[in-house]
Amino acid sequence: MSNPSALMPMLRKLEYWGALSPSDHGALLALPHTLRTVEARQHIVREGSIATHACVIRSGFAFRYKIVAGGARQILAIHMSGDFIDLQNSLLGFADHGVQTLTGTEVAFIPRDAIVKIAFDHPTVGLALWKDTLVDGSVFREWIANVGRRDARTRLSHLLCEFALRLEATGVGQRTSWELPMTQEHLGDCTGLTSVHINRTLKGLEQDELISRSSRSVTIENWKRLAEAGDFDSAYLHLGEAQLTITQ
Amino acid sequence: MSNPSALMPMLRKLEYWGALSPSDHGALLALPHTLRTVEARQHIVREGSIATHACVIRSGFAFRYKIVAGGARQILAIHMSGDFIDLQNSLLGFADHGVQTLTGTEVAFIPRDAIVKIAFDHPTVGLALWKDTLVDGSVFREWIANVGRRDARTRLSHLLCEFALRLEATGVGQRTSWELPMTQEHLGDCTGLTSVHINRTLKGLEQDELISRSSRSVTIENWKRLAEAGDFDSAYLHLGEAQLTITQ
DNA sequence: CTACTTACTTAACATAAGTAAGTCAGACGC
DNA sequence: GCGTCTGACTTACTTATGTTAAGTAAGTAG
Repeated sequence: MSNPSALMPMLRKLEYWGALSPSDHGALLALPHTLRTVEARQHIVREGSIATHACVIRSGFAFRYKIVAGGARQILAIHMSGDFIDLQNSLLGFADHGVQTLTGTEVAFIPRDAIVKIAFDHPTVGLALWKDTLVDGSVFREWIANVGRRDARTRLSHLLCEFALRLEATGVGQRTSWELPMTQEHLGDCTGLTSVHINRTLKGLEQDELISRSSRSVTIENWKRLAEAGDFDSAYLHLGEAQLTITQ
Repeated sequence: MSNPSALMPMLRKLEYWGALSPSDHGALLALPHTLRTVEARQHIVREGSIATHACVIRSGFAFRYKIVAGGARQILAIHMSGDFIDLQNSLLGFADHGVQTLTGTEVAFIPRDAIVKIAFDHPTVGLALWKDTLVDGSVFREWIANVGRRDARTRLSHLLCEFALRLEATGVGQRTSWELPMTQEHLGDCTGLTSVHINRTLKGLEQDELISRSSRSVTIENWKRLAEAGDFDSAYLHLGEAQLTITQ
């Protein structure tokens, strides 16, 4: 058990789906949980393991992934502060994919049963959690389309746009300039490309002055053109007016 | 309103997650719904539309898709009898993807509010619905990995294996021999390939005697080898023992 | 029976992205 | 101060898959 505010980022995110009553608030903050600080590049969940806890990210970055025959890795989603990860794994009983940190990350572990209980004792919270998992699905669908039917430049631009908007909505950074918490290999594993080709493609975006970079920091020089290049329409993120309400 | 048994396939599927009480049964079958018969190749839901109803497939086949810049289509999922589609679209308010039929299909439309109500009045049903959306997500994740990190032959074999197992679990067909309800172009749009390359790849699988075909009917000649070729592990489908209990 | 359409098939050719094999710079341990 | 490591970056070369184009077969409408 630890500082209850570890669940605040999650609470804010759920509140997007509708006002929560004081009782809902109380129940959410009273959720039993264990806060752990995990170093960069560590596993939070291993594929195939039995999951009894769900986790919420308090700070830092993590990703979900699968390994295919031959050993290649596909990254399925990037997660940041407030994200509820692993509800899938814990509710369905076993982990059909792994979760690993990118940076040092604070993770709150919540027992599965406590989540099911709050969902049905507090229907407003339950519905918000349900919608949260549906948005998760929406992002997965966009990624299928991204990887399946777009070329390298479009894929990468799309990924950068998604990352930028989510950073902003989470209140962790600005839309146009931030520190990339991942290597070019990670970017490749997100987009189904090799790190070599990511390098080429990043260089291309830079030459065309859509972005600029120095070491890991990325600046979007022209949001409109990058969004066009990435065939990016933020609707699938279901952020709504979240940028305004959450970032303050 | 129409024949209540239109919801039976859904009920069986939900029951997989745990016994439902007589009261749960009653409430499910009493869900208000409209049954419509939709011809092959028709839209059930258009991308961008406002969704107020969710739908359940009683018979036939449908698919979800997105169109990317340039007009290419990516199929996101194939659906069959008992599948709950469009919960995403209706709960989140608008359709971030379209749904179209492959064959003639009977679809039951259920008002969104009725679904939310039953989920919280009958927590067992609500939990089953929630898990159903989580399995949906699990399949999306596998598709991301399939399209992102596998070659054409592996992708296609994987898709055929998935289709076979789900047909069997749904009780609509056998695992080893069935009628493909889609064209090679559809197969391409599932896997992020062109129909030309699907044709080449199917031919390859046939030459290697993993499958055989005549017109649209597919026979899996060697399940084990096809599953190997497709890097296929059915765990992500979360069918459990469903093959046994549902197909009877 | 004929025209029309749609899906499947094959071939020749083009290219986006992968592979292999490096160099180089910065970070880290000792 | 010297190895070791990791990640960024290049280059030369290869290949899986896309593109274009044609031809065939089957189904349907008139």
